[in-house]
Amino acid sequence: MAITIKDIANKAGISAASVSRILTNRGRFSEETAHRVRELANEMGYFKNQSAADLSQKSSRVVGVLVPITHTNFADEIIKGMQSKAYELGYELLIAFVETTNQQQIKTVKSLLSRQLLAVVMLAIDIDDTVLAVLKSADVKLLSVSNQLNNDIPSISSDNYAMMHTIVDYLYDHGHRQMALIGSSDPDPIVAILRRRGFIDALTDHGISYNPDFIWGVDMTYQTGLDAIKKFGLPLPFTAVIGSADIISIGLLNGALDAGISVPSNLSIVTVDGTELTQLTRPILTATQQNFAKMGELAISNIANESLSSHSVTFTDITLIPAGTVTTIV
Amino acid sequence: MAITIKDIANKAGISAASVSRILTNRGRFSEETAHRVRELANEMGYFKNQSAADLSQKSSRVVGVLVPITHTNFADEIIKGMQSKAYELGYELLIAFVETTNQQQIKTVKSLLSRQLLAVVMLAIDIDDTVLAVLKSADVKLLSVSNQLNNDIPSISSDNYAMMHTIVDYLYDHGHRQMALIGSSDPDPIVAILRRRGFIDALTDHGISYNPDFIWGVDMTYQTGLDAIKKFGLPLPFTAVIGSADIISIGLLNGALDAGISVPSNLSIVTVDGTELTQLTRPILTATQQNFAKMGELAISNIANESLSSHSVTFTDITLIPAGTVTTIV
DNA sequence: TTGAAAGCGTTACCAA
DNA sequence: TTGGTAACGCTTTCAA
Repeated sequence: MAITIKDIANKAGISAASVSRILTNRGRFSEETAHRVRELANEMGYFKNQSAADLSQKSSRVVGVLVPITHTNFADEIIKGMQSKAYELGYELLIAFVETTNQQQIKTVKSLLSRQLLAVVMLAIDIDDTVLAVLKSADVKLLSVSNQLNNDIPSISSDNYAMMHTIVDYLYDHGHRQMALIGSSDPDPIVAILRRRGFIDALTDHGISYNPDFIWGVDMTYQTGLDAIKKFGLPLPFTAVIGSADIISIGLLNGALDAGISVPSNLSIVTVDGTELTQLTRPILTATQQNFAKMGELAISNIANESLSSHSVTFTDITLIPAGTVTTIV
Repeated sequence: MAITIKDIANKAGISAASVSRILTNRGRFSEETAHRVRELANEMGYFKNQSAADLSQKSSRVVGVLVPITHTNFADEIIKGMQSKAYELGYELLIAFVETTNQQQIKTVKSLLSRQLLAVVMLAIDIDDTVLAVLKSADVKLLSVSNQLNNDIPSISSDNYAMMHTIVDYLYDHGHRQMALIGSSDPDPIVAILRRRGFIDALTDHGISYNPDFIWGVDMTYQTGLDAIKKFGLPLPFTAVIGSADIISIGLLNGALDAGISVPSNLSIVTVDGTELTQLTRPILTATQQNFAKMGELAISNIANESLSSHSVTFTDITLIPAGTVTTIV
C-alpha cells in the first residue's frame, strides 16, 4: 500500500486536511508545521494520487495532445513548445498517439477523455468526423495546431496562403516563371486549399497563368516527391517546384538526382516546414520555416488565457531561409 | 456537470452498482438491462471517469512511457509496437516526453507517477541517477527498451555485441580490413560499451589489430558524422565506417560528399538502426536494422505476463539490409 | 440478477 | 492556523 496523506498526517500528529493544504500550497498554515510535513513527505516517499485529486477537484489542469502516429517530424517541435509553456504555467500534458484505423482512434480518444481534461490539442490532424463528434460531445476545449479544421474549432498555424505568396515571389524574383506545387492537391484539408489558392493567386499577381497540372500529389510523403519527378518526366515542364513538406522535398530532390536532373541548375526546390531534415540533403534545402515551437507555446497560453473563441485563427511567423536549392534564371 | 453512472442508473431505474457491472463487463447481469444501459450511456454521452475508477480499484492497467525529447526517430516505431500490443491486451499508454534539465525531468516523472501506474517503460534513455531514484521509490515495474541500464532494471534491446560482429563480418567479407566505429565512444552507456567490445572482438576474430583512434564520436548526432570525416582527413585511414545511428551515418555520407570522397567507391558505410531515414540518402544506406516495433510489443507483453525478473535482458532480432553504401575491395 | 453501502485518496467548506 | 466532515464517481462485497 502506498503512502497517503493520512499516513503523513498521523505521523505528524495533525489532520489530513492540513497536510493537503500544505502540500498544495493552498489556504493557511504555519510555516513551522509545513516544514515538518514536507520533510515527512519526502522521507516516507509520498506520491500524490492525482486520480483522487482530480476526482475531488472540479477543474483540471491537464491538456490532452493528439499526435498522428504517422509521425510528421515537426510534431516534436510543437510538443517541445507546449511542454515548456505547460511547465511554466503549471499545466500537465497527456500525450496520445492516434492510429490510422477509426476504431482504434475512437478508443484512444475515449481513453484520453476519461481523464478529466481541460482541453484537447490536435496536432496536424485531419480528424475523422466520427472521432470529432466524440471529442465535441465531451466537455473540453478543443484546439487544432498546425492545421485548420473545417469546423468551429480554433486553430493555430502558419498563414499558409501568405506563405505561398512568399515562396512564389521569391522564385519569381529569381527569374522563375514555371512553377509546380507538390503535395497539396488533396481536396479536403483546409491547409491544402489555402496553399493552392495562395499559389494560384500569387502566380496571377505576377501575371502568370496557372497550369492545373502543376498542382499535383495528395500525400505528404517521400514517395509523392519521388513520383512527382517521374510523372512529369524529362524535360521537366517547370523550372521550380515547391514541396509541401520537407519529406516531400527530399523525395523531389532524390527523384531529380535519380533522373539525372541537377539541382539547382536544372531544377529549383523550395520546401515548406524547414525542420532539421532540410539540413540532411546536398544541397541543403531552401525552406520556408514555420515556427512550430511558437505554435506549441501559444496553444498552451491560449488555453490558459481562455482566449479561445471558436472560429479564431492564430498565425505564427514564417521565415524564408535561403540555402542551396534555388538558382537564378536569367 | 458531466454524466455519471448514477445519472444512467436513475434514468434506467436501477442502481449504480448494476450500471458499473454492465459497463465494465464484470459480474452478473441480464443481457436485457445491459442492452438498455449501454444504449442510455451512448445517448446521454457518458464518459467514464477513469480517475474515479483508478481510485476505486487497486490495480491499474496504465503503462507510463518516458520518451527522450531529443527525438530519436525510432522511438516512434517502438511506441507503435507498444500501442498495438497495449490495444490488444487492454492496457493504456501514458506517454511523457522527458526534457534535458534535471529539474524538469523530475517534475515530469513525478507527475507521471502520480497517476496510478502499473509500469514505466523508458525508451532509449540513459536516465539520471536522481530521476532513477524517484522511479525506484515508486511502486511500479520498470523496464528499459532499446537501452540497457547499469542497474537491476530489465531491458529489451538488440544484441549490440552480436550486431557489431555481424557488421564487421560483412565488411570483412567485402574485403575491408580498416574499419572505424563512429558515435559509440561515450564511456558510460552500456550500449556503447557493448558495441565497442563487439567491434574490437570481431576485428580480433579476423586477426585484425584494432586501432583505438578508429573508435570516435560521443554523441548520436548528425554533427558527429560530419565531424568524423573532417577529423580523419584525406586520405581516410580506413576503407569502411560504421555509423552508430542512422543520423550519424547521414552525417558521414554528407561529410564524405563535402570532402569529395565518393561513397561507396572510396568509403563504405554501414549504419545501425535502419529506420526510414536510410532510404532518404543517395546511395541508400546499407543498414543493420533493429526490430523496434517488436521491442515495443515485447515491452507490453512482458509487463502483462509479469515475466520481468530484474537483470533480465531480452534481445530482438537484427537484420543486415544490403543497399548502396558498401563496395567490395579486391 | 440486482441493490445498499463502504471505501479508494484528496480537497473544500465550515466550524473551532 | 487547524480539524472534522462531506463530497467527488466508481467498484466491490455482501445481502437480498
